[in-house]
Amino acid sequence: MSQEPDAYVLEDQIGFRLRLANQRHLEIFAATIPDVTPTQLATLVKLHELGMVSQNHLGRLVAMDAATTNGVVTRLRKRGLVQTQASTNDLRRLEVSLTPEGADFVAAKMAAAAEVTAQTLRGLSAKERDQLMTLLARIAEQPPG
Amino acid sequence: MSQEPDAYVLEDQIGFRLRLANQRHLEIFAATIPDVTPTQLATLVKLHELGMVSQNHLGRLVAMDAATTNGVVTRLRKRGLVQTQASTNDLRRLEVSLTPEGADFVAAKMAAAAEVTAQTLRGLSAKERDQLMTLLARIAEQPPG
DNA sequence: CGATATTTGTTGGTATACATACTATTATTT
DNA sequence: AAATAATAGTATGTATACCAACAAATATCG
Repeated sequence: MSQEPDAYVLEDQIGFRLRLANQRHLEIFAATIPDVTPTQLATLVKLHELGMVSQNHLGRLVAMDAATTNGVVTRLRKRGLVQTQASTNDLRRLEVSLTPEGADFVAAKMAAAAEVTAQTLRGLSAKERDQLMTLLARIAEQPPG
Repeated sequence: MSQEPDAYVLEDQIGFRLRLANQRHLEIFAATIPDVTPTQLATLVKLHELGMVSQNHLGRLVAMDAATTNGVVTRLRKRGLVQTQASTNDLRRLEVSLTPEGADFVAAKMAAAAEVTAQTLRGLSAKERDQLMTLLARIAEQPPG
């Protein structure tokens, strides 16, 4: 009648729950900001914050690897939201920055982006939101090994 | 000197933190169980629990859409961990089940799978783990709208 | 019963996401 | 200064993950 105390229940694993929570978040994001992906908006927001950044550095700030960053920047460039230019100091570097259209886009989506977070967390009290954010950060910051 | 009270800080958005926490978890998973992906193991565990399930139903249980499920099952079948057969009751259905090799595989990986969860949560107290799991579930279960 | 709707599975397309391998360029070390 | 390291970016391949469109089979409804 009772379950094994150390049974492996898929639904109780942190990875499964992270995936479900993320699915819910992506659903809210897509419904609120359908014209861009979370990764793309994160990239645009970072550029809005910093101005001109090299492509790999930008990727690190948004937590994407170099290959992923390449794809994201390429797509944003094709949509005219971002522009790239070779660095004069370091010939390896590709400097990325917002176009005027990209800057307008970010400005126009800021409120909606905040709303996505609010919607995702709307079932939680202020204290619970803080707890969740803190606990997630502690998982992420945990050193490997 | 002080920041705008409602500034949109990328690093403080729930979506960004979920993504980072998930990255850390995937890193631990890949280091602990390199021969299969989290989604594949989840699928195998579900089959181990239920025996024979139709492909779409299986996908629902593991929280994958039909197209994703198709790919996962195909890959597991090609590796000999899973087998499929047409249903006799319902000709639309494809019944999926573990092969003997698949059953052995799941049995052999159970402890490691539990270890992945433990490793991911290792910086948190027992109480904090419960809190995190509960808060993630509440985000995921939140009804759309 | 017959028309309609739903469900199941497949296919094609797009977008992360990561590994690996590779070139070009810059830094570091000897 | 020359050899070696490290870094930046690109390209390829694999694996989720989701959407939309489609065909076949089953359910439901008038």
